[in-house]
Amino acid sequence: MVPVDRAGRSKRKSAPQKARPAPRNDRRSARASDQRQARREQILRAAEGVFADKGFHAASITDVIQAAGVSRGTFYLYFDSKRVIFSELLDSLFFKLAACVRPVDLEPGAPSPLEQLRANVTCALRVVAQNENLMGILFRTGQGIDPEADQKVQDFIESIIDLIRRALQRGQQIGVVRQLDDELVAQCIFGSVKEIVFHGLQSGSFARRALEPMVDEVLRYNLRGFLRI
Amino acid sequence: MVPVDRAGRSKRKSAPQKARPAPRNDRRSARASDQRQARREQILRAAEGVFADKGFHAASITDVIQAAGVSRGTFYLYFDSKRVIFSELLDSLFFKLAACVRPVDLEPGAPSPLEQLRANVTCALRVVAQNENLMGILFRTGQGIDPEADQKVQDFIESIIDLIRRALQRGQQIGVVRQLDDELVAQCIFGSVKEIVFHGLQSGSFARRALEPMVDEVLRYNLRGFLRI
Amino acid sequence: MVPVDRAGRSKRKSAPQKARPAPRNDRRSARASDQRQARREQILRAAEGVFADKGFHAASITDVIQAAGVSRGTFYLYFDSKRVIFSELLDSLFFKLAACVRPVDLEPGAPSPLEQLRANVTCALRVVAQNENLMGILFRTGQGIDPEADQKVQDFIESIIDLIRRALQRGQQIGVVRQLDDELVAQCIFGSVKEIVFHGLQSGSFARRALEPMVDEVLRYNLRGFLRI
Amino acid sequence: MVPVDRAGRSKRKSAPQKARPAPRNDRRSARASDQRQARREQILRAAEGVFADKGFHAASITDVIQAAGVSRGTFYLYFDSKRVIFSELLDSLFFKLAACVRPVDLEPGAPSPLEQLRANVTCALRVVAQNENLMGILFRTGQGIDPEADQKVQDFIESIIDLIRRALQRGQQIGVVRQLDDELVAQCIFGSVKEIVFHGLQSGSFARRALEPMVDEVLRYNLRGFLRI
DNA sequence: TATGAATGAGTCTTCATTCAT
DNA sequence: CATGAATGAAGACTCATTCAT
Repeated sequence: MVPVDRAGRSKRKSAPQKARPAPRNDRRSARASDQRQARREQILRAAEGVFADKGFHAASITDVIQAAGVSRGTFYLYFDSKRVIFSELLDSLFFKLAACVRPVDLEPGAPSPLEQLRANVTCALRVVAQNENLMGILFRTGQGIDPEADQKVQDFIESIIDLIRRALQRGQQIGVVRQLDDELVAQCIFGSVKEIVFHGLQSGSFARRALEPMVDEVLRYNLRGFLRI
Repeated sequence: MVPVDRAGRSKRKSAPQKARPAPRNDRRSARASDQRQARREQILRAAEGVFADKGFHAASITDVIQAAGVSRGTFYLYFDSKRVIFSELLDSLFFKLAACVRPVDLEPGAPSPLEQLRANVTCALRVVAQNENLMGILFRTGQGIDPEADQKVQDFIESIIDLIRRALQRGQQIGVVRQLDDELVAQCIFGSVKEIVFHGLQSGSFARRALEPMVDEVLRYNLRGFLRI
Repeated sequence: MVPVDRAGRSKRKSAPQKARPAPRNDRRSARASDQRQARREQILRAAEGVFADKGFHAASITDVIQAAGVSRGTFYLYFDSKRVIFSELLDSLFFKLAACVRPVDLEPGAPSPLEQLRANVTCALRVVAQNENLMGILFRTGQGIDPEADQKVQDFIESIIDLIRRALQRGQQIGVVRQLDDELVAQCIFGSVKEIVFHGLQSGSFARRALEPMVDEVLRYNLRGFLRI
Repeated sequence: MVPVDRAGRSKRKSAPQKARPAPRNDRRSARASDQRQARREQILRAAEGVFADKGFHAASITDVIQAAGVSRGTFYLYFDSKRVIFSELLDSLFFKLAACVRPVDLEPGAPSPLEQLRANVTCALRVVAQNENLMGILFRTGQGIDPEADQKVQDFIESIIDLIRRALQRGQQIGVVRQLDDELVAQCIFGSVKEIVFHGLQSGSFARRALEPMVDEVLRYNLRGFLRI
């Protein structure tokens, strides 16, 4: 049965923005704000574990608050909803990953493009290794969370692929990249790295193996795929 | 008419072992069995659409039975649970895909390995294109459904990757594949194809574009990645 | 704290209209429809009592289903929400009351206007007496239920007052009603009857006393108030 | 910092008997008591607005303390519960209204009974006009708050009606009031005035229109209803 | 005295599954 | 075999009240 969307649930609330009082600037409130951050973090970390363990849907608020050791009410004191905290987790992951990727600098003094690529990938894998839970969320949850979160994941992937695509194009312009369908190949590259990451997490390789050889292998594979020779 | 007042039905049993009587072997039951299969198929097809549309969690049994035009009870006459029908759908998808992939035949008279590879990939993409719904299930739903289904997806991926890995090894043995970490590279290959498929479904390319050029591009990319030269 | 309206709760549902299958016209579904009506009625009656007892806010769905002897799920099978069933109760009350009030017929053959007035009021009080619970809902719950219901009550009251006002105007036109502020006096008349009803319910007079004398007293009072002499 | 893990606080006690120390009688405590009163007043005024705006149930303590600019804890320092502060507001309203109504003085030198009646009603309407918030509480909230408050409203209404009833009786004794059912007519009178007030508040007439004509119209209506001629 | 973070019982609602007919 | 009414465990979220600081 297609559930009716609780039509007409009249909102009695006049001011929908949850008014969290702006922290005052004296020492007392500074401490309070610190505590607030700490508590948020505590819940965030717990949620991270729970979501990574069970995926978005199977994880219940009850799971989260039990893991965090806080009460139901406290949870909602810090996060507006299950989806909001999930979204925040997603954001933080994407932020960390995006921070790794920086466009290859072709200026004379810069390190070799290969070095730069390697640095990018190594950084990303390191972030992955250090945030297994968060990555787990990504892989365990997949699509189908809710439109907003789905879109967020989608957008992030798209942005990364676009980055790769543009890099390929520049590579073609300066003659180091062969003739190819940049869109398709960008997807190939992204997909191959993603799969590596996925299996690395699954098998725990990231904890056991040195990252360098893996990075090198993946780079070698992909470089051969798109370099001119 | 008066509702049963708290029928002390307690917990969901985990393994009900519903004893479905084995179909008898006379003509009558043969026909009955045919009908039974038809009904199953009808529900299966409806579920396929619904799951593809909404993903596993958002799809309700109600959605499925409405799409199938059968009653609630009938659904449970043919499938033990939501998870079971989903699982069956997954199975059929994997079966079709797996049917495409056949080990490269190196016998003298066989087509060139490249041809065989191309045939494999083309077949797979064709299956994908012809089963967008089912593929949609896979991508829309991601992991985190329930342990059993998750495992099933996992296992299928693993089996494909393993196939690729063994192919790489054989390629190395006969000297056409370069020195490489076969596990890692197998993952790269699988990941690149998977991503292509994912984006193809998303953008509807499979419906619009000819498959051949896509296959060629992906093959070229990957072959360069692992061939000796 | 001003509660945030669960912003962005994404609706996964594509068809918000709860599709209750139109009952088919054979004997079987006719019976089914009868049962459905009976069950609705059963819940409605229980809800009536509960709401009358506790008022809208204090009454919980749990109260209602316990009173009705049905399960939680069953309740939602018949009513979309607490507010919807309440609204339905309100509607039925207003319908019954409105059915009593018919404009005074001044045609030659008609009963005397006084008779007609008396009939109207008597009918209304009879409805009141026969629907103590429903009336209780009205008086116990007052305003502040939710915007929709509040409006419904408001509208009903307004419509009755308007009826009275127009009757007064017609009375003035034919010269039986004195010069007066028809709006204000209409409110007076309504208010006086309403208060009578309220106290009648409170004290149980409607059950004990004959309605006629009460009606006569109220009519006498009000007629003196607005008749020309 | 670490949250207290399930402080075994069980049920809401029904009568906590919070022992507020009686204020001591030295100057220091006098000042303190002044401050205390001021604070109370501050919160009371804020609550008045909030309750009038939203009604009892929709108004949250959070609304009140935000409007009052005090902290949560402070609120509970001055009022034992949401119901208690509401009750206090109700009391103050009833007190003001009751202060208006004074029995008609039939002594030789007194103003005419009509004048006195008019004075009573005018005063009441003035109180209403000057306390729209408080009245709003009454009408927006209706009954069904909680037993105590419900009873309080009930009792007030009863007391007013009783006052009217006794006035009617005295009127009968001195021969100015016709033969009538004093209980019923008292209810009529009260109801008519109440309805006028209700609509006056709704439409904002009390702010716009002069009170005098309204009072006169209502008095005229009611006087005709119960005076001997 | 003032604060506001924390609490958790309680609310409405959903939906996979069962079973009498 | 088919039906669909009934079930109730479980979920997300609220908010009056408490209490350590």
